[in-house]
Amino acid sequence: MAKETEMQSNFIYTLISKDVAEGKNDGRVHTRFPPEPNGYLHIGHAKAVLLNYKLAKAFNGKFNVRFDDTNPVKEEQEFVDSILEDLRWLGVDWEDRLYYSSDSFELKYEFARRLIQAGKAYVCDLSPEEIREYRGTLTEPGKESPYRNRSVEENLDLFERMRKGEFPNGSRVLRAKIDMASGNLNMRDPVLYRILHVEHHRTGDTWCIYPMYDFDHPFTDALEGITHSLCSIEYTDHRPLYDWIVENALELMPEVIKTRSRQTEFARLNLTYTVMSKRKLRRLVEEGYVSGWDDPRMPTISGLRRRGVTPEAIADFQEKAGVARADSTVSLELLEHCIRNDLNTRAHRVMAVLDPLKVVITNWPAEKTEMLTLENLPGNKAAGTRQVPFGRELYIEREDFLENPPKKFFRLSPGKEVRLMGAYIIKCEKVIKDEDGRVVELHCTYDPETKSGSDKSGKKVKGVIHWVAAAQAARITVRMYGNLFTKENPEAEEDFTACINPHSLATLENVPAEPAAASAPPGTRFQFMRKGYFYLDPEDLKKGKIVYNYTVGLRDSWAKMQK
RNA sequence: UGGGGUGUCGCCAAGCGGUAAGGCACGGGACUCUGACUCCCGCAUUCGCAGGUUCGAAUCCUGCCACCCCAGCCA
Repeated sequence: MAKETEMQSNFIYTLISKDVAEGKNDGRVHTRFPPEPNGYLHIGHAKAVLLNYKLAKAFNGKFNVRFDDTNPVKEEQEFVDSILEDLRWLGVDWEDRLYYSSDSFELKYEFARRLIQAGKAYVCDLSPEEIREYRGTLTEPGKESPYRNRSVEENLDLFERMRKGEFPNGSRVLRAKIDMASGNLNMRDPVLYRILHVEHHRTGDTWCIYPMYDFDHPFTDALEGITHSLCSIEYTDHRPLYDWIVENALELMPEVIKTRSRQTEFARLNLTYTVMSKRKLRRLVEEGYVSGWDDPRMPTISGLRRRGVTPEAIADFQEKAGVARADSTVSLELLEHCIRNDLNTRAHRVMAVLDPLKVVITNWPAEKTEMLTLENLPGNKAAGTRQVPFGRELYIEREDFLENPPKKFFRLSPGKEVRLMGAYIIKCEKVIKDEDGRVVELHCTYDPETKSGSDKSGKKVKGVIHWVAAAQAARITVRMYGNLFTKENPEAEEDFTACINPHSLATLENVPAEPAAASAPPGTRFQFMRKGYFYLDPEDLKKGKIVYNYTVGLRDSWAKMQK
């Protein structure tokens, strides 16, 4: 039986528990993640990967990774590499079981031969257009191919010659002989093999006929001993064919096929304010709406990684979003919650002022710099402390000062006091404006009795704001990201590019930050106090530029109150 | 009378005949040198609709409605 597990109850978990209890497959649980190497992984794939992986773990089973590389026209090594990198980053472990469908092309060829010998498959000479016509429609049955009743000998001969390359692309296919009148179109003599004179990224020019998914997938699952083959809802209609293949493989290839693998479908993940289809993601990249597959605004694994999201947050999200069969769209807020939740306990704190307003502490000596000690993770001694310089000229966030503050505004305003985080309480004495009336500088005084950690003043101020000493400030670049789309469901739009958010990226240059922000290693995640979480971009750092990507903001109940 | 699938709180989602879990969001309060975090409290007399069976139904039956998928030699 299953051990204690982090998994929330879901229908697949329940189903597997039942199978194990009944002793199916000798109580073995073996899952797999079968990506096609024709694109980058996105968070929807992460759901599938983690589900498969965690299910295997929960039942002490095994988990394979298998590239579904049966269509050399669309597949490339580049994608194999990126997928593997993303999978490793996600933290799944396939041990030594990394497979490719193409590893077993020879066995599949043999299986196809045996289907022919059993009278269950035939070579069809119909053109693609004719096959479509013969297939019938959703409401009318199809009709049988004139080649359906060829002799076993002729079929074997033709199939062998297909393999040898005697025929051009599209001239012939191998089909299963099932039922042209089935209400399920997948059962109307589905194509098993097609001729493709195309070089394969792994098998080169060894083959010019390639198996179709419906033939290859069930066979490969059974071959690998997969007990539970999870896939998305749109394959539900394929299940009868999946079973047909497995049953025949069990019967005709008993020397290698021993597992009656079963397919179970679940709903794919949709997220608000983004798109998930490979085709649309590709358009975003190719038409330059984003900088690449790893643009931090992309829902790809590489994009999320470069945004600063952690694999732990993704796993938590996957768990919290759940699994079911109903179509659903999870709100982005849940993902953001999981990211904050994770980063809150691990991202060291640092101060940076995104929209600076200069403050002069008039009673602070011009040349004096005091080093203050701040905790990296307030409340967590183990995370240590850092030194932060304090001086006469500082920057504070422009929005933290209001000349005419509304009620309940706890920050700085004329004649009012506020605490500079980790430093002193200051009082705003004078507001300096330019000729246009814009506030350009504040003159304040500090109270020496109020030093953080040794306050002897007894003052209680409600507001605490972050700041950066001007003289020692590091200058960093910050990329602020917003949702890529302005509509919750871009997929529902006539043209999804029409609702692309033109303000999804704002680059802030020369952002003053405390020195620690300039000496962090690539990939560091910080919380810029009171602003949000930020990720030190490794790609830009390689080029010598310190750029922080906005991961997610802190919740802001003040902003909410203003609405 | 094509076939298949799904409908439980704004968004996810448990529930499997015994009288509606949980998370996110939201509202209120406490705490706070992050208006963050944390902590309390609130949030479906009701489970697509209508009938029926039953002492008892979100769970069983019947009918209806809505939405999604399928006519690639893609996966």
